[in-house]
Amino acid sequence: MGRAEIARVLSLSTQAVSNIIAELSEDGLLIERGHLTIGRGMPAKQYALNPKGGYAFGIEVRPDAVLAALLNMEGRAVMTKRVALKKADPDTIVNEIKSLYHEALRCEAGAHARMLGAGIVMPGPFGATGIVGHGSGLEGWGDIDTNTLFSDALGLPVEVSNDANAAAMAERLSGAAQGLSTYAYLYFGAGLGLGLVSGGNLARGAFGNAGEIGHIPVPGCRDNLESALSRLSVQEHLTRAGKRGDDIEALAALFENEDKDLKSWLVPATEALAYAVTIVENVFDPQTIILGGAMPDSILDHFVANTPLPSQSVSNRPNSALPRLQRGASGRMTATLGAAALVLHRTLSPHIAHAH
Amino acid sequence: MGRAEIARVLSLSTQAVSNIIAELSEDGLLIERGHLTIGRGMPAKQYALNPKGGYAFGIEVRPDAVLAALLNMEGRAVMTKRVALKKADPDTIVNEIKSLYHEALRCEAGAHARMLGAGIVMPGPFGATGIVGHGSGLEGWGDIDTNTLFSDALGLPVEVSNDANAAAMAERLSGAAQGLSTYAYLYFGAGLGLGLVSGGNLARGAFGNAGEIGHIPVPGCRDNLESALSRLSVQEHLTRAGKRGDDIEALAALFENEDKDLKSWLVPATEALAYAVTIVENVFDPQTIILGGAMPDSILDHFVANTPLPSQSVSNRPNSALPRLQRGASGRMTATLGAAALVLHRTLSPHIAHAH
DNA sequence: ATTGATTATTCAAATCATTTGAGTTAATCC
DNA sequence: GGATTAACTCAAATGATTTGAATAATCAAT
Repeated sequence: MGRAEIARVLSLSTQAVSNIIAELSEDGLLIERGHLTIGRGMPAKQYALNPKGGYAFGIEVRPDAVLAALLNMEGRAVMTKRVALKKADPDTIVNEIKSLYHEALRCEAGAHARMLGAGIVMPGPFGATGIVGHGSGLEGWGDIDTNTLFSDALGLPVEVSNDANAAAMAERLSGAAQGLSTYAYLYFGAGLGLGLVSGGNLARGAFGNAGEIGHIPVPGCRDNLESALSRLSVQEHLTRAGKRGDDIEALAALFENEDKDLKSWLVPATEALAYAVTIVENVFDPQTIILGGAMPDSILDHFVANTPLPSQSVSNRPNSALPRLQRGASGRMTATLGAAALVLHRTLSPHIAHAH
Repeated sequence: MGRAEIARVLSLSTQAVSNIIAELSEDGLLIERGHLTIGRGMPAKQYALNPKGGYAFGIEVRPDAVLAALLNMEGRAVMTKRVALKKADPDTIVNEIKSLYHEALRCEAGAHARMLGAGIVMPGPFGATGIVGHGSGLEGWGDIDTNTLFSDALGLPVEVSNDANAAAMAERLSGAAQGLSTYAYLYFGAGLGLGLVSGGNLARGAFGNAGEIGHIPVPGCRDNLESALSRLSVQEHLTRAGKRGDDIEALAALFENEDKDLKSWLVPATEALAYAVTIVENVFDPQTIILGGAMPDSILDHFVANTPLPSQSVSNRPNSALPRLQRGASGRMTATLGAAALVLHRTLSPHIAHAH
């Protein structure tokens, strides 16, 4: 944008914008992008964020692996890596993360001086400081203040979050949710997660556990939503049929071949998804629901095309510009990229700082 | 608070606070409250909001009545009134509201000059501008921009919202949610509503329809939540038994007498409530869930005491200072007072203004 | 009773982001 | 080729806030 346009959008004087631009340019956060002529008048010098003006490091901690990504200011991945692990105790994880961080810094000259922070995705549930209770799959993390642990290890400010929240923010930075302020993101991880963005901000819940929609029991049957609709559920279903579905490529191949065992999982999964959509639409009234995570595009597209959306919903709006359900980012790195996106979001979004 | 204490909390200099206090006192928004001595040092002159420094007008529009309330800056009701109606078309409503507004102004000298705005509670569902679709019980409101209609009629800035959201904000202003930033409010209106407050702000949804939890179908049976858990449902249940339960006092009397027909409604209602709590806790992870609305205290207390809370929930926190479920404001005026509370919240809460 | 420590407050001057007003530059329109 | 339009810069003014020095009112120790 040019100075005058920025001034109009922000309700500032052009002079103020000039001053601020001078300061940001000085700091290397902006780059010039030539002059834009529209009709009469002096052509406006265009400015954009300098992609190399800042970097965010994203980490995903899982019981069997650690994933890392380095994002530049534009939100593009400069480096990604996955390391398989045998143990996932805090010491092992912290050492692995340190080494991944240094590897990332070596990939990109100048990143060290411009590192904005680290985003960390972990399985919940979270307590006041760290992980509490069971079900996370991570052992030995009970009494640990994860925030302090990671920020001390990396020497960076960190944001800890769950996979669905992170993926939702990534989608806003560069994806289907660009420009949206109120939307929901249904995330296929091991279970089924939900990221809620309201007014441009994540609704994390009191302890960061918002969005555990997979845990909701389906009354009548004795199961919960994620027992029908998750990576774990499709994996178990295929294992019972003597097939393997433990990675995204395998699932994509089965779907491609119209595998009948995968199909027999898809039918009840689609029903469960319809119910999840009903809950999200009625409780949250989003502009749209985005489907993403550790699934192949083809299966996500199948869900988008075949989920029977409830007609008795406040989201059933005629003439809406947005689809009620759409596909977002998919693949193995979704949550990891989202972890770094949390940092970019914190950096780029205006917010009221809570002093302490 | 005193100047120095305010300065510490806000991370401002005491001088800045002094300047601001001088300005606010000049405008009549503050009152002095004597001097507070704590140990050594000069006693601090105490300041508080002047209750007469501002007023908010709240209106609740229903198919059969209009309710109004005038709140002072402290959140206390200075005037409340209920007017029964035969018709609820826009003309009738606007005229009634105008006359109620002038009546309210006559109750409180100086209120006119210090009126901050009006909050309006209406049954949804809301579209881009006004009420859309059916189910609201209001006829003839289809193509009306409610915001403009009311703000033109009263000459005030207005906030339109649903009953549950309004009640949730009232609870924060003066009730069980004081000091909480992330909580949910289950509201008994005609149906069952949900107000979500996240980080101190209402999650209204893209079109203001967030919180229609009553519309969620209970899989298995063919009904939705509010067919088991709402004013309408208890009324119909009692009518079938040949009894009347169409106002709060009647319900309170039946509960007092341990009426067996009311009891036979309470059992499945409690089950439905347990399911609603499960959904809210897992999707939203609130600090607490507050139960309120158009029900007698005794029945709300019964729900709080007898609802089987799911143990498999992220909200099942040992050593939590807050109960998972508690009673909030109840009675006929809850949503009306909440409507006015929306205005006080907008006035008193720091937020980023979105220029236009 | 006196002195010193502690805390709250005011006064005056300095700072800094932003606005205002006047002038400059570079394009299109006629 | 002059009029018009829009973007931008320079210099001075504005206004909220901070800084630093001084004053006021209390408690605690002597």
